[in-house]
Amino acid sequence: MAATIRDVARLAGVSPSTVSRALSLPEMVNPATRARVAAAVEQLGYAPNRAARGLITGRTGTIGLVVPDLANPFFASLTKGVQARARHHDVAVFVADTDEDPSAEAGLVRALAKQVDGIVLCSPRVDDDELVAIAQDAAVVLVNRSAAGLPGVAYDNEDGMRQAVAHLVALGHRKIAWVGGPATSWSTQHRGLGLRNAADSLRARLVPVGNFAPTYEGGVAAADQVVATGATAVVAYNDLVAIGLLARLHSRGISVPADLSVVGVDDIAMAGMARPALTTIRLPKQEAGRIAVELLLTVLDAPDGLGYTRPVAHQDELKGELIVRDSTGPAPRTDRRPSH
Amino acid sequence: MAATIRDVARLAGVSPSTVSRALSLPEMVNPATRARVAAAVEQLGYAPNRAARGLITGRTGTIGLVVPDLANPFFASLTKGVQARARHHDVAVFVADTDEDPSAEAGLVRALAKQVDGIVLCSPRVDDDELVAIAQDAAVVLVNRSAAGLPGVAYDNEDGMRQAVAHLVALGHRKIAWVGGPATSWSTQHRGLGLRNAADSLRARLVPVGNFAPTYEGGVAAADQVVATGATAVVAYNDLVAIGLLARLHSRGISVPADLSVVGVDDIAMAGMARPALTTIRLPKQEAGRIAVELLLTVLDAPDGLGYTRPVAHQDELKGELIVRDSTGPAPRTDRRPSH
DNA sequence: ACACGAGCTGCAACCGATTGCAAACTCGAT
DNA sequence: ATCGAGTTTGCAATCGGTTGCAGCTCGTGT
Repeated sequence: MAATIRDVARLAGVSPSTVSRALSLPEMVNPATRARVAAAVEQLGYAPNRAARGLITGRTGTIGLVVPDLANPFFASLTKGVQARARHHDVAVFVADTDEDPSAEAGLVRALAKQVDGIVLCSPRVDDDELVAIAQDAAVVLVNRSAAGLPGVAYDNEDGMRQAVAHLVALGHRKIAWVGGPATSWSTQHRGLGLRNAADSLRARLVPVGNFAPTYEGGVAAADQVVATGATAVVAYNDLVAIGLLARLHSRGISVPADLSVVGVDDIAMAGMARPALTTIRLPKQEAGRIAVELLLTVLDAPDGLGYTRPVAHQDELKGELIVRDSTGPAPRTDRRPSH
Repeated sequence: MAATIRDVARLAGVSPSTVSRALSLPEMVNPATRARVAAAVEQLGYAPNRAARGLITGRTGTIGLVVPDLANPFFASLTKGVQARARHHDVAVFVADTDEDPSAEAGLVRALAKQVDGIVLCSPRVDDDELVAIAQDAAVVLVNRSAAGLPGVAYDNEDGMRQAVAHLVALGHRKIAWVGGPATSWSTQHRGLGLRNAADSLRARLVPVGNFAPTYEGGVAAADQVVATGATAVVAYNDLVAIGLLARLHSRGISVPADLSVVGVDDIAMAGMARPALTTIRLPKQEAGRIAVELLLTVLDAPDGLGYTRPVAHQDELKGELIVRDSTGPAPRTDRRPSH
């Protein structure tokens, strides 16, 4: 059995209160005593029980992280970032994977909320009202979505899409297809919007081909429709979709980038390993995780403890970065024509 | 603030003890009372504070998971499996990523051990003595390594490697290169051993080309040495390494599988997306996570509470499955020669 | 010699649950 | 009416910490 504060106290010949103070308010206890306590702690390998502390202070030193799918490299990276930053602050992380099941999500988050100080919620499909309710039990920070005046960190999708379109237009592309992710996804909506704006201002034509699963299979499924549009370039919802496109295009004998340029989003590790290596918008994934944790801890340290009452929540925006690899190239000359 | 058991008791007009019993030992309380309590619980949205319960029962309902790198799809899948199974048992999971830093690992695990009932430890580089020490604070289940009589789940590497070699030999390969992972890794050792045995009994020649990082870059680095051996096939430590090999071979103009067959291990999602699609030994990753959790909970439920005193620990073995894709093919005829 | 304040330390209450034990109640039998 | 057995319920102790408050010990100034 692990040593308790009483064991340490006995060994050091002081009261438990003194041990507690020696550890959390060192300047309050006599250096000599402090040393004796430290020795006892060392000898017993004592570490305070966080749970017990949590009962008193109301802070468990634990946060929760909810992601749709850990097997998705994007969320794996994000988790890594959250986890690293949390450890840096000596905070433990509960990880929950909803398995892309929105119905499970609400219940899971509510259950989690009781056990942690705060929650980092990634691209939740829970609706805004539900979110606000949850925010009563625990502080919530949103990733990749902004809503309900809750604090969060999101990517500047508009800017990223503008970079992608600018790159393609510079290569001579005038007709660009867009393979969206799940229709309800915040990212799909904002990326679609960003593409629309960028295309309009850069005099390119945008052809949305619909909504697909944010997976390799989704990309495979979308490929033929992309080809049918006659576009010379395509922007995919994310890298997985883009890689799916690549695979199907290859098996149809359509050459990338000679016949069709492909751009992804995320820059997961796989993007650089694809053939051809994928041009993509790199999103700082671990960075987002780190920032989310900082944001959460800030909210927790705020005087009112939870911060959900405060309407002005901090909202961070992260910019993406265009990574040009081999999947984009000059538009084929045969398809070139005026944009109107 | 969240409702406590006292709030529920007050609302239901009973004592806290009764509420506690109504929730955990329902048959012990009068149905009418039970109903009143249930109503109060419902109305207040009450959920017991796990931490408080943990103080009394000594069981926190929490387990820890330690992995070297979450961004590695292999560990991401494993985490997913652990997480899903744990939730099924209403157990929460702390996830810690050591960032492939063995020195951080020991400390991290010890800290974690105080906060959880048990730990699932993946391919730890901590040494056996350290492990035993840790097992005093919390139950430990090892994944992908067996040691110190601790319970664990591992892959039958020997069998997997035998399948790989048999496949290659059947295709006419007689000289097979082996790109190992980190020398200290348990998997590297066992896979190397399995290959050696399989090669010996199937009359093929095994050429180890050394130890490399278990990453894409490791594969890229190993490729030229593989080529230099003159082998007609190569088995890589894992799929990431295999994909790295594929990339470098491609850029050197070496055709896979016409000139060289490549086999990976793991069957991560990326393996199917590689070009050519990778032949590999599929390891049941989520399954391993699930089994590890079951094992851990079994150990925890054992009469002596921790089980580390019991020398006979359960050890599960999972078999891999050969997945043949496009990266393996008949040995080139020009290189064929007797195996001695 | 005495008062006073500063610096430490310990007592005891408390956080939110669980649980052994005993009290209270119910009901049927004597 | 009394008793005993069985069922339900509450009291109070407990887990491992934290913290307000009071008390103790000194050193110093007068």
